[in-house]
Amino acid sequence: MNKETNKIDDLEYVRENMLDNYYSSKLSLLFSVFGDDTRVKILLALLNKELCVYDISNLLNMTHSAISHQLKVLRDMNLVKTRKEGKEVYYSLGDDHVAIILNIGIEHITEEKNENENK
Amino acid sequence: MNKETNKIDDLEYVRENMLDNYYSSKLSLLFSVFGDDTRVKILLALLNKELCVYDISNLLNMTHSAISHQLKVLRDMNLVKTRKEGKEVYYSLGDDHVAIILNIGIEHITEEKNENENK
DNA sequence: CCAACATATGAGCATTTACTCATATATAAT
DNA sequence: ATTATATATGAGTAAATGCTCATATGTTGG
Repeated sequence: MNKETNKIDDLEYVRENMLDNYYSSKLSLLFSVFGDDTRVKILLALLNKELCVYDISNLLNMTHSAISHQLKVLRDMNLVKTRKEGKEVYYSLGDDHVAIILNIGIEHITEEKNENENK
Repeated sequence: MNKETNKIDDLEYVRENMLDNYYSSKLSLLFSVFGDDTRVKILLALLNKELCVYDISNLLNMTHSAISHQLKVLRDMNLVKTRKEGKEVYYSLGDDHVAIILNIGIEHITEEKNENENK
């Protein structure tokens, strides 16, 4: 109501938000991994089926090294898992969340076409 | 079966993937906006209720300028919408997808605790 | 009209990052 | 063993990015 209670409310907000902040760095880190064109392409490819580094390199027309570096980032975040078969290492999506996040992202950008009135 | 058909299969993959590539740059751009600590904190704050720039600055303990810059990024991606009230500009989440994406991200990082065996 | 306040934005800078290149490791084939 | 193939990784570099600082725009109150 008065200025004092507003200040107290603000402090409560800060306190509530501290919980969110505990997640925020992990959250932003997670999304930043999705926030790269090469990595998204890799994940979209793995949405169809498991692939080895060689396949992915050919698919994206990029060097093995570049792909391998990005796969390491995806591995470190548990977004992909690996299966070794002879010389090859086959990659697949880590868990259901990955596909869900990708699909909701796709939903968002495809539905956004209608919302371009306000510019 | 033989080497020839494998090559053809590869080309089909590339072709299929071209569709995905149409989305991939938009997708990675979308996620890259979520992939910053400051912006995620702003979005998490807006998950609770609409806030003006002044509020957000206080909440995150950052300058108005820094917040305003990031709000522009969020606005440009239609992740937040604005409502002007006198001098203040109130920000709120753009659509349901934003909250959904945040929540699934939170789900992923909270469930991930159990998966830290393989390191 | 002018001062105070809220927000927006351009330029500059320091950090981060995604690639290339070189090299290392591991498995298979001869 | 040696060579070839598949993948992994460290160092270095060019580009992207998030902040600060200065300034501009817009709104309210005296």
